[in-house]
Amino acid sequence: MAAEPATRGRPREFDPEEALSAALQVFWTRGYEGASLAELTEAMGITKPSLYACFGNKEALFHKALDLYERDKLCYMRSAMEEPTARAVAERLLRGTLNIQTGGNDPRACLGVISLVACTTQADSIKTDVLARRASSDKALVERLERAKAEGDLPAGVEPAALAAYVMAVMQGMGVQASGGASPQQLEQLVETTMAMWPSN
Amino acid sequence: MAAEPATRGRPREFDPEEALSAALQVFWTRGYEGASLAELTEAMGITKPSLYACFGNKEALFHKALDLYERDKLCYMRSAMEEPTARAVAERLLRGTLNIQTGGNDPRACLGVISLVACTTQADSIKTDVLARRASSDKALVERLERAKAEGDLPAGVEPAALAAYVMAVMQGMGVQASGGASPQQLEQLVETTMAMWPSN
DNA sequence: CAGATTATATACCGATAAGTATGAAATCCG
DNA sequence: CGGATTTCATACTTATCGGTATATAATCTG
Repeated sequence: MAAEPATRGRPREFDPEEALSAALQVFWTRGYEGASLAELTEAMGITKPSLYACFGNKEALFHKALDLYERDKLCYMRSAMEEPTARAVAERLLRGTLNIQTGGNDPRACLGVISLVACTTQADSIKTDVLARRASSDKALVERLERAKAEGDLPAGVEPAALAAYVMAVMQGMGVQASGGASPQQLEQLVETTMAMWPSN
Repeated sequence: MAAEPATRGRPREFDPEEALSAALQVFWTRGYEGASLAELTEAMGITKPSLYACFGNKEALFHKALDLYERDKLCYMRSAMEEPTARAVAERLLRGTLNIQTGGNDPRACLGVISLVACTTQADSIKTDVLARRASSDKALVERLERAKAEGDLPAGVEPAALAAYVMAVMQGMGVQASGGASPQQLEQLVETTMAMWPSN
């Protein structure tokens, strides 16, 4: 991960990538503040000093877990932009959200949503990081919808920025309902209802 | 609050209603687990023994704060059902959500959403309570939309339960975006976009 | 006023939080 | 083999968590 190959000294006995992946699972189910170091180290299979030596501290570990999350779970957001029509982009986004929320054991909201809503005490750096990443995907979607509008792919009255915020809101609402125990079928129905609402020209 | 007038003994020096209202504000900004007793007692202007004598414990205090929240902030949900058309019901719901989220100092999600997404560690009773209240409002909305459908107020292909989940999702998504620092104008735009999508027969 | 009763304030409890000091174990270079 | 270096395991520190014991102050009843 962040460390050099480290040719000298006692070799590390764990794989940082695997450990980070385990940490991500914990953060995803517990949130940043809800995840204790005891739980993290237990899941990662390492001790606290190893965690601090390899990842810095809890906060740095979370940022690295966010990186991994974005890389592994949110890649569908980038690829969705390549769909030929705005409608197809929206559907890929919604179905991608559905997939990551129902993929694991129990449905849960996007890690970003959890972190944003749940982190209240301090954790200012967490919130800032999540917001910056969110702004980036939001920008990508707005630009994609602007292109769609230029291509005549959206009705005249529809504002790309507003439509982007709307699609994101439905995705976030899906996450909340997943957290509340909604079944995959219910979430699927939510996708279909949203697509049925999609503006047609 | 929960205690009788208590004609004997030293009189209470604070107003339980006011104290509960202050506690609600803390829970609403910090979430259940994020709100510490130190912060709660500070905001309520009472000491810990007074809190425990009057409200039971932190968990009982939260349930009472939820009662107050539902009574004071979520009353718009009940009254929205009385609107004459399904479209008007949805708009009242969305605008009611907008109001409570932009009413205070800084925008924030619904307390129920915060509690549901944020409470992870134990707090099983919290989650159960929130889910039960949510199921109740969901049921009311589904029934209202079923009535709308019977009255020919909804297009043929639209399922009341699915439409209800969809409206709730947008409301919840609004809360997430409010937590993320969205401006009242952006949230207003979200309401308008959603209404522009509303199915017309 | 005396006693019963209730609320107050202060100080405390065990548990757990994040983070670290310390010494032993495992590797590399010479 | 003998430092130098890095990781590991255990035990620790300080702070805060939710919750409470205790003693004092304020009221009502008699």
